[in-house]
Amino acid sequence: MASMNDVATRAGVSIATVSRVLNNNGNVNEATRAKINKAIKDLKYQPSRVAKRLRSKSISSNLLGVLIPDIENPFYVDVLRGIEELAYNNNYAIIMCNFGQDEKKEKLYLEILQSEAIDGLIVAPAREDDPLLKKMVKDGLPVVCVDRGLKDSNVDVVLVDNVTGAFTAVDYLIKSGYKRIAYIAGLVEIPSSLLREKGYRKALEANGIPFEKELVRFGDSKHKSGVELCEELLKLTNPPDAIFTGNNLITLGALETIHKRKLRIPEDIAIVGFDDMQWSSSLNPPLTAVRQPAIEIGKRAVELLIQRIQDPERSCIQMTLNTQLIERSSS
Amino acid sequence: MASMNDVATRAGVSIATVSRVLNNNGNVNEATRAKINKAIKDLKYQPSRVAKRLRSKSISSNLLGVLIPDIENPFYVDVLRGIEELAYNNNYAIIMCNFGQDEKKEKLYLEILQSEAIDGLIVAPAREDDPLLKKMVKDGLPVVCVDRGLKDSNVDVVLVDNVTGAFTAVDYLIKSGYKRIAYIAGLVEIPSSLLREKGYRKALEANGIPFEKELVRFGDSKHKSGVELCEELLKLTNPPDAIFTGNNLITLGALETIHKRKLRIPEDIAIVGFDDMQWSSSLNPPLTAVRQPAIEIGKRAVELLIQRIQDPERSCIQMTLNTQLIERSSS
DNA sequence: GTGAAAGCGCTAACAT
DNA sequence: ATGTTAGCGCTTTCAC
Repeated sequence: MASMNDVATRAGVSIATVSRVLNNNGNVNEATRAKINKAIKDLKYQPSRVAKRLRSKSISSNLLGVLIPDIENPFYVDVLRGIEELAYNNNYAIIMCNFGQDEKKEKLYLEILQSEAIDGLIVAPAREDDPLLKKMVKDGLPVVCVDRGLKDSNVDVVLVDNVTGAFTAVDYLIKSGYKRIAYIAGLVEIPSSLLREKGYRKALEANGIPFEKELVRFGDSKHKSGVELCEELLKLTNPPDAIFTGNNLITLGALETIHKRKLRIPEDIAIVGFDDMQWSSSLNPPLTAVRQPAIEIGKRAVELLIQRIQDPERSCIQMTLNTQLIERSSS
Repeated sequence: MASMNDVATRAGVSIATVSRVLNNNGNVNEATRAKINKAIKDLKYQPSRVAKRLRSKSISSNLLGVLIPDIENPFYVDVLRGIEELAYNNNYAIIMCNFGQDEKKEKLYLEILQSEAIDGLIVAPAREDDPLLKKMVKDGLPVVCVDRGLKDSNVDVVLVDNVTGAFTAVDYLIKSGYKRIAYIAGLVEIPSSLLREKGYRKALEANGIPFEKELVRFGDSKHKSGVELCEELLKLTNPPDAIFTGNNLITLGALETIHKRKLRIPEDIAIVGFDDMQWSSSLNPPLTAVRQPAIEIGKRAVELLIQRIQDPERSCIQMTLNTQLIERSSS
């Protein structure tokens, strides 16, 4: 790989001048500029982002970190798509890390990201009070949280109105005539699991239905826990007539169990899922779902992050997007 | 962020000694080692990967690049999961780029990756004769191709037996009694589209069924082209009685069209898709599919890449994994 | 066993 | 308009 020095030598100038034409600052003679540009072409020179990054924290290295909990979950994939698209448009590359809901892994990735000297970070933190992350924020790293917040910290947050989203889903089930509605939740530690439970409870209450503990099950936010917890619910002496599932993967798992038991949806058991997917209409049956604007979340996050990089002093924003109930035939 | 210098100062030694204890090479007195370790703890020192990377090409920077065509496609997401898992186990971080089948974007990302001084690259190239990529390989960057190869180049390749996979699917359809079988393919430029067509043709031939041009449609490998090309096929005066779809997204798109037209599967039209998904059994109807071992592909790629990083001279390997036909009820 | 110093590729202040 | 140089944080050779 040719270096700036090589270019300078070939063009018969100093590296400073090369740097000037590269970054387009400072005056430089048209003739020398041409010479240098030719040398760059000839040598197929490409500036080293690494050296640039090392040199000055002050200048943008055009590298963003993204740290997400679970790439298996199509919701996060969509968020990622949004992030990737807008980052690309703004000339940022992305270093993507997936911690699979594993806190140890998250910590390692945070350290790596830090030591890669990224310009900013988009993260869905494992815990709302992650100490390492909080420290990084305090140390001045621009951070935007998605899907989950970070307590007592100076970060922008992009999320969705989980309470209302869950409320709408459960209320819709009740209005459709279902009486015993279960909720299969994700990890207890994740705020959205709790917020969705809150919405669930509110809907019951608003319709005068008593809350029953046995109808709410917390799992680990993955496919398998959807399978198993649904199994548990259906085995109840007094099983539910409808299920509200806490995320994409759980929905798919629950569906699997229901199909295995040859139950009809929605006649035997209705289901409404949190998170819509592009192919939810091709599921059996087409799934009624609470749609989060995942791509939009990703884009907004990048937007806020770039703003913060450019102006670290600007006060923080909490952006709450709305969910939308997509009515199909599973309920 | 504390630097090595800070640590050295605090421990009252030179940076060389700090470097020695950090990298565990060269002798160093137990007492000084202790002092240094304490200083590291006190300052929460973290080495800069950037500086390390800049300093020496010779040493591993523990950074791998991954360049994939389409993160919307669950197949690539699974490959990515495999990559991520094994990379993590081997202490590598990943810089992930998604070029969305856009060659311009691919080129930009290749340049970025290069200038980030990655240790190695896993890529599913847009074209088999990508000149920039070929140059990077020639310049000594360790590269492993997945899903697609790179012509005349010294790279390891991990892929799947596309011909046999397609053959099995189409042969299965024929054996099940279908006579007019269509193939909705992905982009013509992508080798796997062609190889799967080859398998499709071979199966027709083996069963004495004439090839009909109007039954094969090439699209852009995305959901939307699945929707549209399926529409075209169903509108034919003599429409197919079965469809073989060239990838995940196409399958989902085709399914959407079939459902929109209220056709029964498989009575009115059967479908077998290339690529299985975790939730294919929850589709309507459960999808018969050609399963690629996507996670395995990712893992193998990392394995080969790390080997190549450690021994650039080792001769190249082309690893072909088998597909598996998962019989469900869409055919 | 430890330190001094060169250098990786670049930017930016200072000279000329 | 252009060149010289210090320095970003680290590794590594060569002294001591």
